[in-house]
Amino acid sequence: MTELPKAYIPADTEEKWYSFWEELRLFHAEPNPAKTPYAIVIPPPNITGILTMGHVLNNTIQDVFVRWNRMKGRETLWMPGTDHAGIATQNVVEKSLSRQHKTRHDLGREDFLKRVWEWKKEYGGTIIKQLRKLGTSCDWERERFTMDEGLSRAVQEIFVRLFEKGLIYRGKYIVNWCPKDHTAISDDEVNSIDHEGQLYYVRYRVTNSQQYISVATTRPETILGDVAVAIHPDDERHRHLLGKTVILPLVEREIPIIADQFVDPAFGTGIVKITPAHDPNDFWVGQRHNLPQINIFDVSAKLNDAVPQKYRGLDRFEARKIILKDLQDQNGIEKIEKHVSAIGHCYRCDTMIEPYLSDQWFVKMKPLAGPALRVVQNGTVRFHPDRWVKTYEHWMSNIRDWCISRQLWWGHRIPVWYCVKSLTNNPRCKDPIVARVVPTQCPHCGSMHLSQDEDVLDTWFSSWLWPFSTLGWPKDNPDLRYFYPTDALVTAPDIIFFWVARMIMAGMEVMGDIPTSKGLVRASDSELVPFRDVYFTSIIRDLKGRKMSKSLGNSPDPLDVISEYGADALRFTIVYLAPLGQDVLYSNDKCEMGRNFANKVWNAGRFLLMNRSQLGIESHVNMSSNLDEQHLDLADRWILSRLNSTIVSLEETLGAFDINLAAKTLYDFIWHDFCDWYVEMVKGRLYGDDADQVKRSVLSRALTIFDRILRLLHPFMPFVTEELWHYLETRKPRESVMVAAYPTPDPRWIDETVEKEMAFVQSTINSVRNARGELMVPPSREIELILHFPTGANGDIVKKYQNYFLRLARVTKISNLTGGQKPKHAASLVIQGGELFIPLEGIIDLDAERERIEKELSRLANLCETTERKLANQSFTAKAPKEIVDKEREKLQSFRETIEKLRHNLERISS
RNA sequence: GGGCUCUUAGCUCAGUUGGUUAGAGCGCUACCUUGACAUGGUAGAGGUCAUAGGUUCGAGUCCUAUAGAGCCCACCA
Repeated sequence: MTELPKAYIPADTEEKWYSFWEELRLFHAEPNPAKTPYAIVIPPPNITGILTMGHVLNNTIQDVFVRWNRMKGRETLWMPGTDHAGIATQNVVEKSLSRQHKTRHDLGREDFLKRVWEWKKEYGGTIIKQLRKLGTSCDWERERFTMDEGLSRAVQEIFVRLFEKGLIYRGKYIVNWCPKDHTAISDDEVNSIDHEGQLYYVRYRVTNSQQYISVATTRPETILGDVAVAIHPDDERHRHLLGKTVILPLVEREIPIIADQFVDPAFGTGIVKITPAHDPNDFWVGQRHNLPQINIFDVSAKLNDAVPQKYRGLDRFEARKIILKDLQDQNGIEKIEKHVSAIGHCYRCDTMIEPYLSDQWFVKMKPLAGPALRVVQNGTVRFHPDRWVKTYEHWMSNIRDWCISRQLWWGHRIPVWYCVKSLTNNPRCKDPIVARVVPTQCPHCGSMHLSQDEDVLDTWFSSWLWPFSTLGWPKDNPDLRYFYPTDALVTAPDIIFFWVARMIMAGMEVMGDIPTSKGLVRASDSELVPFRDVYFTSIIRDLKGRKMSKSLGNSPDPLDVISEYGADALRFTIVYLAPLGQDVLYSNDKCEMGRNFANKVWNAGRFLLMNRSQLGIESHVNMSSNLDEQHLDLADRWILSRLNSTIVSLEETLGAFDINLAAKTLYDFIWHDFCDWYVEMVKGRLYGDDADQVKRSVLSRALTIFDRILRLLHPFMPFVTEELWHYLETRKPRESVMVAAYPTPDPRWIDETVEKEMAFVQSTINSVRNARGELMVPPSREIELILHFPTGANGDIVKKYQNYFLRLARVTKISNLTGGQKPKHAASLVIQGGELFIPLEGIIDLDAERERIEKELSRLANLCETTERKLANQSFTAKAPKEIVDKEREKLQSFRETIEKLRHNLERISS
């Protein structure tokens, strides 16, 4: 065999094995009745996106579950794909157009879309390429895109279905308008940010009088669109105003004073201006009172022709300044107060959103929310951590209709057509034509002149179908029957409403008529839901606790991290750092932990392989399990016990989505049990006097255990494990650890007695090492141990395993105390069941030894005291369980014995 | 305004249903290039578990309040 490099070099393996896996089509899944399916759909990244640390965490977690289940023998599908990201993508392409001093309107809709598709072809796959570097085992043969043909059909289908059920409607409402993107966005796409502004008290003159009333507003520029002022109906202070009118300043329009419950008498002056076209509250007040709606803005939030000449064309912030000045000039402002209010911002471009009156399409959400709320409350869909259930419940119970139309070009065109003659002919021609296939004529007047709705659908209107549209819905087909419902969804909690909730709603709504793999039509909640478990990942922050963001420049490029530390290192570190449901503070140098661990595993393998070639063991010998041999010694039995309890605990933690605990469990087992102790113990036997045949059997066993380790670790660190596994399995060059069976626990090997015995050996060795360190005995100095175990048992253990003590405690000789005379010039150690002496004639500093013993004595005295106090408490002995009390008694006993021995030793060296 | 989360070693964090002497990684100190690994080994220093009450034989863990940090939701202009 070739020599393994001294350190693990990730770059040498990652590319190689990823291609190998793809070549063998190991990522690919097909319906297989003989196996249980396991499926995860990827949260489709935006085609405009580049890989972030958030993606790394999210996709590593998915890959761990996917690889784990695949190795456990399930037919495992990880469905990948990308999202067309309406606004984001359109913005990117428009930006590149603007460099040529062009707008999308210069190109026209068709040409512009052609451009976007070209852009997508060129750059849209970037993030997918990056994901592969991470080692994600997605079924790339199935990669989907939210605007590919199949998914577009799904979007059309659900639109038509919901429309036919009366759940989709069109209307003129106040929506959140982004003046930069020139489109409506949904309520969820608005970020409220507290804004320190002013509250202006503006004077309105009561018609035909010299009386003024004062109206408080944060947005004086909207005065131009006022159609009334309102008071609370029970507000005694202002009741006399009812029925009167006021003259709108600057505009000199006469508007009524009305009463409405919505007014808060305690705010401002208790009188509020009503601007139905530019405030959601005012909109509904206007509806109740049949008020006109005066839209004063254009799509860019610049004042339009509805306002006096001098203000036209001003943008809203400019207008505010000028209007304030004009008001002040005519003494129209009573006072100005500081005021903090929450102002909505576009989640894409951060522009202040403008409440804007326009024709939009909406989905009625209440009917969809019911079933979706139920399946989370009854546990059909489980959230991890489950506290998100509360958040979900709150949102679902207060859900509002979803504005799904967007005034963009890039997206799914709304499948609605209008008869061009709608205004002149049959009044029914006004009805929109909603159809699955492009209609050729108006069903009412037969006109061939139809035009399609100009708008496209919200991007989320395609993502909410993702778990089944990627499997071929609406067409009934084997994939959909077999893989739906999927198993886990792994996503960031910030899209719980955008995406998670809506997917559950969509699944519950449309999957009822698709048969299951058993042929039955889906009826129960558990067959309808899109997934059973939702894992909400941590949010990755920088060391100062700030969210990673492009603008802060605190977002490391995962590809740089991969090339510096390796994909395995990054994967392991991020998973190890990110506890379920808690944010994580990350910096690149933390990946040293993962890198060091990969290197540790590498070198453990390197050690075993070097010895294998030295002992001339054929590579294929080691995999035949030779665990049943009679001649297992402490190290073997112990590591097997530890291995099997590790497997048990991995099953538990991964099963409970405690993935970082699983990572810790593996880390501790591999590093501290396997490397620190077991391998060191194996050395003793490999370099001892045993016959080669014995050594071969020892090493084969070690290799077998190492094989199990590689399998256990593979879901977390796929590359280094695959590389090492192939060194082990040279006979099977076309096989892969990624489809090797995941080890199952064998409880017969979990042996408490062995673990206890080993614990004694470890603590005894530790004591010797400790004494050596504290007494400053140089490593070069050879020491011996003199045992004094009057009662036998533990002394026998030391003798039985003396070869381990020789090596691990760096001792040259072990003998029994003879003649009852304890050596004076020696370090003394009190251990369970006896004492050890380390003769250090000529080297021991008796003062140092005294100090060491005294320190130990005082520590024990403290322990002794607390234990005594506990046991003296009668309610403790009476009420605590017997085992606990007994344990305390044993402790006390052992503390006392130790103290006594330590005192003797202290006297001895002091005399 | 409502809801949620967090506060444990210098730093970043574990700690399952309350029960041995509260752990890890990094950093720090000392020693070690001992035939896998200095991306390493051995030993060590370092904690009144935010604060105050309460429940309990027993609280880092459960309850209440307080302080601080953060997040989400909400149409008081």
